[in-house]
Amino acid sequence: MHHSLINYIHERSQSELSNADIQLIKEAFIPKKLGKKEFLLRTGEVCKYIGFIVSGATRQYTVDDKGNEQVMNLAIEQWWTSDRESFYNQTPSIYAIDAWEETELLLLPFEYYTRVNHIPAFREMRVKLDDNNYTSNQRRMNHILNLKAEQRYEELIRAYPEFLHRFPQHILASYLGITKETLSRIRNQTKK
Amino acid sequence: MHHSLINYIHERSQSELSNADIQLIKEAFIPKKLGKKEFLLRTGEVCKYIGFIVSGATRQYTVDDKGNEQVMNLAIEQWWTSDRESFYNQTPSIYAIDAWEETELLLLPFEYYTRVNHIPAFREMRVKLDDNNYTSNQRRMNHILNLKAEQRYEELIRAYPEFLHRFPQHILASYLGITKETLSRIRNQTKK
DNA sequence: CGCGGGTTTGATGATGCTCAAGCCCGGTGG
DNA sequence: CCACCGGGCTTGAGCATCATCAAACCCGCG
Repeated sequence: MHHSLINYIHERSQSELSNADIQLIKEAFIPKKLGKKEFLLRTGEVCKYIGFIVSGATRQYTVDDKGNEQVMNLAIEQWWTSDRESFYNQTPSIYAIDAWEETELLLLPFEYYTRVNHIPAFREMRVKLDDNNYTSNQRRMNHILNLKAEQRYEELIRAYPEFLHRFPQHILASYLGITKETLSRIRNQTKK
Repeated sequence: MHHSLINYIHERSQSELSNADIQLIKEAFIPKKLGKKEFLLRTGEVCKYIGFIVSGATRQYTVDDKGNEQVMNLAIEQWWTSDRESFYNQTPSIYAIDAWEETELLLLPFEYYTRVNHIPAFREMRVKLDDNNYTSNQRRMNHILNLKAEQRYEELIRAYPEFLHRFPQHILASYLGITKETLSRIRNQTKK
């Protein structure tokens, strides 16, 4: 399993991973399997890990007073999942993260984070990742503010076509900030 | 003017600034004044600087086909302003940034970015900043997806009360993703 | 076969947008 | 000192978009 992560880092950085680096990675990242709907993080808990998804799919969401789930992020293999705010500050999270499919993860515990971050290749990779993350969040915000439901759905198809066969419609709808009914109508509209 | 920035860095990092660091900062950051409505960045241009606001206020926004301005970010003294995506990738920006008040800036050009980033105190400060930025963006997205116009306005008051006397209502409305009319009605509602 | 999760369809209603008009107020020039 | 102008704010009427609620449908699976 660690092989997948080592490859991932390799492809995304200039620096090489030394043998010691690889050893550290193997030691730091704990393999973990989650079944469908099993939690990586529950609302109110402190986020103890950054998770790298080897296979499977996860969702991060909030639950409001009426019990409605609002999806904030979706992730599939070769993505990372965690609540950054809760992890870095070690404060309780307002989000829950669970597995939507059977999922294999590599978990980096908080205690190891600093040490792993000293690996040059890892840090390079992280910086790039943060950057992409930032700009895609900015984009998403722009879309939520400016675009109508239908255009947002088109953007989703363009940006993350894989999601369409990985998540059911009501999850995608929530991610887009619309209801499942509205998404259903949009899809039948555009078909014609 | 550089003094303000040096102080700012000092307050937000463990590491001390050496004399050489301070020299580099003074060399790298170009002082610049903008009058009301003068541009720091125009849509379609490549973002050449990261700007630190010494005094004044700026806004970052897009303009849609109908000429409507959609405010993405607001910033006042002791904040940073730039289009991160455009800056790091040196690609054309979809945003414009202009001064809302008379504004004094310190501009860090792209060519200096790497060198300045080698200053430990500066990098520490940046990492923290990125973090805060990330989490506040996440929050904002959450609010846009989950809260009604009125609650979003209350959140704005809570999080950035200074904005209320620094920007006119129609700018704040746009930042919240609502129209000025709606914001006006909300304000008169809650008064009673 | 029947159950359960997911999707669709329809009717109704709330929220917030659009367009249009009027108001308020500080600043400028006669 | 007043008249006027312009930017910003308010108010109202009508409308678009999307949410809500309820019911039916679809289909894979035990």
